[in-house]
Amino acid sequence: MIIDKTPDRADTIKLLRQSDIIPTHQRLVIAHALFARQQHVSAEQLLDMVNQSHTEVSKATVYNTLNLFAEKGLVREVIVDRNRVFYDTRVSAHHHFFDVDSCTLTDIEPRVMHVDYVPPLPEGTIQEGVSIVVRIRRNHAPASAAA
Amino acid sequence: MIIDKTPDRADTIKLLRQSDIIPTHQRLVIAHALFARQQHVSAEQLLDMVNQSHTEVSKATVYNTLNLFAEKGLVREVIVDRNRVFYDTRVSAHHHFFDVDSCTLTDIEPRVMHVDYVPPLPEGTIQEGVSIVVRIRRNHAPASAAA
DNA sequence: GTAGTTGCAAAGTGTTTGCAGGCAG
DNA sequence: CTGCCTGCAAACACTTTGCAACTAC
Repeated sequence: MIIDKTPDRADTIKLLRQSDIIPTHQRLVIAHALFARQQHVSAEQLLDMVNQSHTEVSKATVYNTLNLFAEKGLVREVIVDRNRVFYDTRVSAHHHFFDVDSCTLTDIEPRVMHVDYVPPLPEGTIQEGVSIVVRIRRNHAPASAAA
Repeated sequence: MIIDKTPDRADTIKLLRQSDIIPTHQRLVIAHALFARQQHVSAEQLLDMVNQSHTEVSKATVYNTLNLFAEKGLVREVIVDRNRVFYDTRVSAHHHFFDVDSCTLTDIEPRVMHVDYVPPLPEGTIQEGVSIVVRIRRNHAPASAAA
């Protein structure tokens, strides 16, 4: 049985080392906040999380670190919104609901929805990934015209 | 048999009127360039297309008009790239390849790939749309490390 | 000790907005 | 004529970058 507890500092250091990332203080703080639970966060949300009590990490470092983590495969970029990139701590194949009102992502379990066939790719290209996004919104106004 | 010729000015005026869009000169120029063929363009590309010979439409008007067209259902926004929004002149259900190197979209025909089941939506939400994006890249460096 | 990292603020990019003048109906 | 549209430039939000100081090993 796997206890999904918050990883301690040593776990986080090991995680970063495994990905060839030098574990600096700021990266540990970021990783700790990020991997505490499975989530979808924007850079700015993460910046707020990390600096909740007092400023610990600068904005630039959050951006740089997220890019680094994404490059190393620790998080996955999710591009669904025109205004910001989300980073998904779950890197295995799965898809998303995207609520356009609250601007939040929700996982769709692979058992519930997955891609079982990808059509032949264009000549000379290789696949990087497949993503399905189900765009949803709050059912407030029941049947009004679409403005 | 449908001849898919470039629509003339009268066709375009009719098209806009059908969508409750007042057909101004600039909107006609934009619509003409946009609907001349089926394509995926960014606002900036469209701005260039429209002003190829001489400046005819301002940047703000291109952005405003694209937003208006999207709102009225004449084009569809495709969000796949962190840097720009693409507008797809094909509004019926279909999906895309996205080449991350050239930053270009290619249609996937619905007969080849489509969503035949959407899982139950979160409580109190309704579906806006579903999109599949197959991210691809040029197969240049055969098997190098991911840098 | 050395290379790599951080922080700051400034630059950069795509997009939106406010307002005066212009055009459609 | 009246209201909506256009253009310009400035504002905006998110992200990246340059450089000096600092930290990991």
